[in-house]
Amino acid sequence: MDFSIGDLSRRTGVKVPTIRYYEKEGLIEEPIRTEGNQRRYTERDLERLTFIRHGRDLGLPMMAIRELLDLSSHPDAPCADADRIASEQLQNIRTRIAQLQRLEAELLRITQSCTGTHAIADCNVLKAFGDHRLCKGEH
Amino acid sequence: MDFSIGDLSRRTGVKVPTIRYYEKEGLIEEPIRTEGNQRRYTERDLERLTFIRHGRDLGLPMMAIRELLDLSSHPDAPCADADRIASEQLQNIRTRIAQLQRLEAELLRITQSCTGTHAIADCNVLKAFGDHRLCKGEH
DNA sequence: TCTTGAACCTATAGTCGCTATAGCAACTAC
DNA sequence: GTAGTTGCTATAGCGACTATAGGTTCAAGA
Repeated sequence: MDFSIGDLSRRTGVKVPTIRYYEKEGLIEEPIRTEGNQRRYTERDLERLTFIRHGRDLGLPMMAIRELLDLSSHPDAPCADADRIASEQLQNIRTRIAQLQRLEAELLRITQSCTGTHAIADCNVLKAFGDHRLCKGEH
Repeated sequence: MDFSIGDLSRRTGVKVPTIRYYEKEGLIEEPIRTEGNQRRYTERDLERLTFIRHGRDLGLPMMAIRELLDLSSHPDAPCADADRIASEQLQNIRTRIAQLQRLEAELLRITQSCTGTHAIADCNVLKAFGDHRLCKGEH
């Protein structure tokens, strides 16, 4: 019926100390305890933690997850807010991808200018890191 | 000739407390001081900090930058090591991009399933976050 | 030369999202 | 019963900074 923190950890992929950390931060409820003071969780806790885990996997900041959790406890509210949060995060992720792609291009340029056979003193990799003017694009 | 920590900050784009932090961590040398105990930097310091800044912009972990700095102080060594570090980071960045693109696809799917007009209780965004089985791909 | 205000100094604590450690207690399987 | 795994709390540490407090020094204008 109910299960231990280790079971919850295995079933969600969230590490045990992280679960306790989430509890301390108020992201999940304090569960009931056994007579010996050990935590015992229910299916509801499992669902909530899965929700949190999934949001983290998606790269949502904790704050966004908190907002979504708050929303989901008001089932009559319109879902436009939830949509807004997801859309914002989509925009964030696209920005990050674009940024990384610029860096990729530059690192590629840097590595291609180096044969690996000459001495450090003439190494374009090091020169490229030391001198922004050698960059093709801004970053 | 030499310049203050504020000047160095403006010329490199590295914030003042961050410069002091780098000094404490041994990434840059302790500069000379005025009689009044204020730091005064030279062109050499500027170059080194620019190098560090550029590496950070490229997403290099501090450890990789330390290695590159060590390398550049041994000008007779072959540059294969520098090349290796840059190549490793290129690989890291490509992995991160691929990961983010998977997340982008899923967030897109999630937002598109939501019209914003219905109630939270029926919101696909929240359902999608709560249930991994609704995902198309693994992550 | 004096004054004012910006820039500088040190030291410490806080950020985020965990993760690790120490030193115990309880549960489970044999 | 006992051994071994799992659990408990509390605290410290991680990376890479950032913020704050409370004081000192510098540079430019009057």
